[in-house]
Amino acid sequence: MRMEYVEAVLDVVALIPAGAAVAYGDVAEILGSGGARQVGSVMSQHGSAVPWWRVLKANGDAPPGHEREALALYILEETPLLGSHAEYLRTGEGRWRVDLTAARWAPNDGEFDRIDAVAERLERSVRKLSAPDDEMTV
DNA sequence: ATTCTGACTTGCT
DNA sequence: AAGCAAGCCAGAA
Repeated sequence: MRMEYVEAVLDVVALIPAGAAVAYGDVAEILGSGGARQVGSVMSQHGSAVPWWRVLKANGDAPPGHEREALALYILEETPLLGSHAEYLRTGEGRWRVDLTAARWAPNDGEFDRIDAVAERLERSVRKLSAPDDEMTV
């Protein structure tokens, strides 16, 4: 994974406000580069310093392997939840997920500008590295 | 070039 | 609601 991509992903995630959340695929779409799996890979390897719990699966399931910790944070941030999260916290039983329909981050103007800046920076760094030897030529 | 592996998604039982 | 199959994108072997 290119460093610029990793940084772009982390920069975007850092912008997500408490109580809100987005899917892996949303981040990829915002950046206009890569896919959900790439974003997941970045979060897996470099996500510890940013609000990683605010990036999750498209159906609202928390990041695999961190359900417990993520749930505590969702409750703390009052992120909209569905299912038996209270029971899950007590007994470890029960299924739950983030109500992504209600929680999905809707960037305001200021946030949008910063997202845009990150996406543009990434886009430029990608172009810069593609000029010389181009495959597919011939 | 081919194959395998993922903090992924979507569509279909 | 829960599994499964396929599609998807990139890096690694």
